[in-house]
Amino acid sequence: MLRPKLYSGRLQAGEPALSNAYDAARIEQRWQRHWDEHHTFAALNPGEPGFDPAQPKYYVLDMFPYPSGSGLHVGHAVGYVGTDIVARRKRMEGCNVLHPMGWDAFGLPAEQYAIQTGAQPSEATRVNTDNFRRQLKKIGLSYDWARELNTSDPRYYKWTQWIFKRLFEKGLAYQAEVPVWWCEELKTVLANEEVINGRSERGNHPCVRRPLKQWMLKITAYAERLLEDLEHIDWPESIKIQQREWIGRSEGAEIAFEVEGTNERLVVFTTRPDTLWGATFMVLAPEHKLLARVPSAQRAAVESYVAQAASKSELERTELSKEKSGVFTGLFAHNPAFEPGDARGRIPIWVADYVLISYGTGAIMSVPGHDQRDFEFARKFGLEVREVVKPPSNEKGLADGVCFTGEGTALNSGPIDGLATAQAKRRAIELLESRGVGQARVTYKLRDWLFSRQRYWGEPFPLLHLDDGSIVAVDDSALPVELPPMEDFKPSADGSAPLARAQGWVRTTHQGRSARRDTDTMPGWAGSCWYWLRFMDPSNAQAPWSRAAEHYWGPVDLYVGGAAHAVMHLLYARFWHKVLFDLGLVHTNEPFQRLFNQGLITAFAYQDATGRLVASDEVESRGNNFVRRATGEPLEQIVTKMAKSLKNVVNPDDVIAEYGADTLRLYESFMGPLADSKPWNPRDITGCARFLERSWRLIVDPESGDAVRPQLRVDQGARALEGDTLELEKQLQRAIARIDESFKQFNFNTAIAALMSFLNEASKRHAALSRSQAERYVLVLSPFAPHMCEELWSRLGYTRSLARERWPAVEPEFLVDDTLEIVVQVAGKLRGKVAVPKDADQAAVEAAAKPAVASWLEGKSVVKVVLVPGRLINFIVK
RNA sequence: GGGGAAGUGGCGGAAUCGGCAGACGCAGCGGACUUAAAAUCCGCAGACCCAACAGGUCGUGAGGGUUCGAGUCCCUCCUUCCCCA
Repeated sequence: MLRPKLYSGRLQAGEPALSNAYDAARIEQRWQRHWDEHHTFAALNPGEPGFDPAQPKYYVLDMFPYPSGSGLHVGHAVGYVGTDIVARRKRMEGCNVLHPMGWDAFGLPAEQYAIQTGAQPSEATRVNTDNFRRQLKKIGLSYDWARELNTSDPRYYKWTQWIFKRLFEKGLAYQAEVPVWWCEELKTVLANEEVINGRSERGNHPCVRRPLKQWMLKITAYAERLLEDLEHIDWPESIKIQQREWIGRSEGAEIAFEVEGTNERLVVFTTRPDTLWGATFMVLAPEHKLLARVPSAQRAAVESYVAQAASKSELERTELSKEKSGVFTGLFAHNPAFEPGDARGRIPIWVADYVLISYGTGAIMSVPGHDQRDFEFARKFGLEVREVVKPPSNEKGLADGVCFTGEGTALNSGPIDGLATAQAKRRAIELLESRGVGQARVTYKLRDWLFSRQRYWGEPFPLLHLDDGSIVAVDDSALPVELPPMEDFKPSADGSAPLARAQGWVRTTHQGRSARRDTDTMPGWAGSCWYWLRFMDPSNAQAPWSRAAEHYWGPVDLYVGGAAHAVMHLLYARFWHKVLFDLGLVHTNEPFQRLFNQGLITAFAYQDATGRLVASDEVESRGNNFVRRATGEPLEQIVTKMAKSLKNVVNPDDVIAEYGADTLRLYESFMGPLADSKPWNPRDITGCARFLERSWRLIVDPESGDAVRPQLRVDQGARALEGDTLELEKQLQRAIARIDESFKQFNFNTAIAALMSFLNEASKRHAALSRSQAERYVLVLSPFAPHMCEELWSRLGYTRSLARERWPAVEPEFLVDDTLEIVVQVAGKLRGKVAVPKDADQAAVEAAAKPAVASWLEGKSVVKVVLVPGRLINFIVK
């Protein structure tokens, strides 16, 4: 440790000295500049000068933001403040901390923003990232800014393309005709999130799903591993459940039905092969290709039904409560449970939109006796219902007019009659396998990932189409395939990609042959599928990252972001990481060891009697009620998420301008546990501002010109631990213990409450505070309010940043008291309190407690005594 | 529709293992300082009964249960928020 010097009030020669009042703006500006100039938060990579391989690493990562045009609000910041507190403390625990930040800059919103403002997406992105960076820096976040990255930078997406090539080479990328949303009015392909209830989000025009050739990534090939490996990572159980649910593994059988009058076999998947004997009809999805074989008599009816279904979303189609619709196709199938020629096996084939082409095989065998939707469908269209599972005696079945979907005993099912459902399934599969008409199969709800967009602002595919129809990847040496500048980058009227119009860019050659570039671009998720790896080695021009850097930094130790990304981003990221693991490019098979979800910051919004929203600055509080300032009209206060449309967005810039960044950070942490959703209440911020002021005054006397209060000066000798100083020592140790505890679940509100309690005590016994205590107070407060603490640290005489000072250790002997206060209960009710020595035995506690509750014991006999050591004694009386 | 999270004073929230409910902060009230106000400092503060003290009763979304003892565990129900389709 450097020897403390007397504080001059200046950090650098020529800088004006600060006054003794707490001036957040000046202090914050000074220290942010200091951190920048001294690269205080730079993380060293293996091989760099000064790198110490013995130092433990800690990689703490935020979900990087999408730099929108509206800037950062305090809800984004809460997670960043949380990880920053962790990063700062880890540094003080001696870790080499990787804490980077970057921009997820490709994607639809940036493109739409650019279209609206008439700017180029690249330019809009530059402006927005500049604004985000400025905002983040003002909060005093300890990022290693030298590692900043931007997914729309060719130096970054070169490697996104490079990784895509590896997927392509492994056969994990393929093209397929899949239904995508098409809006006739807007003449464009829309993404799922742009379509609400079958209408375009903008303009509210009707949309239909129509098949288009798209790039797909075979994430289903990793379904089993994505499921299994959830066991080995430290993630919230709720997120794991959501991922498991999304992957949706189900065991069952695939069964082939002969289609009458054709050579076709209709293959279906079922989780209940034991109910095959109850299959009385079949249903095809409206997109099923067997519909081409519909006999002419039914063709018109089927085609009109299919057209109708195309305009519905999957939600509308599959909703259980909804009235079932469907049309008979005129085709019949043979149920393989029955001998050929057995009339019971001849079953009609229908088409209905509650069956989805994208799930299973796009066709089902319908067992109306034991499936709710099939049951409703059969009732509506008068189809046969056959009971093949006998419910357990306490459950209702078909005899009671109820469709029984649970497990029971097989009946009316020939060879499997009398078997319990589990065995019946197994036996049914054996029978099907032996006859070559079916087999056991596992399916997943997870579908392959639609990976292309007919949009401009994304990574171009590094692929070439040759004249013979074959597709080849461009050479690694030709990467990146840069996005060509385009004046007009709007989607084309025929649904083709905008890049198709960049003729000079599309036409190229491959080994002397003419070739066309692929004109689709990757979806918004692509760049975020590997960015944590690039942060490890962000300026490597030879490779996406070096082996040494990945070996040292991987995996991410703590990943923090909103639960909104529970499924999509986290599943895609895990998928890519596993592919990279299989290629030997990373050494762990999971990217994020610990995941933590921050809660949503909500805000108050105000509604008048008609439900109309009133901007917060037009609202006045009267006691516990709220009124419109201009009219006095009563308003209702509601809590919702922050949104422009609700007129309740809070910008951190404004909070910093009024109170300073340290107060913002403190309030964000003090509001409640990081995981909880909680409302922003501007009224509460003052408590945090006051706390900082009082902390400052604990150490600095604003009335004097001294750097610190005289008793805290360097030249003061150590103070004996006795009297009030000893009492403060216990309080401080206790506070530090509570702070340490708060880092387990990130409930920093309790850490700050502990600091406040200590401050209250220390203010009362001001003269007893020792220099050592003041130093430790500054150190443990510093992750929360780093600027002020740096300033105090330098006033205490240190010339170097406190960023890597040692975190104070808790000495357990200060945490225990010699006497304990014991609660005395009679019959479970609190009746008194008594102080006993900490090592008192039961008899001693009883003896001490009885007089305290004598009036409650009078005339009663004690039948039992319950003693909780150190806490409570309970007399049970009769 | 499916999935997830959560219900504690006027508000945000606290409370290892089941053991003093309401720490800490905001707002509120009272006092000190001040010509006055702001700021600051000190104090009070869940609801109810009681003139008041003393004292008591109720109280963690609702109802039941387990237990000497339940905010915490179990069952049933209600409400809110978030996500996906």
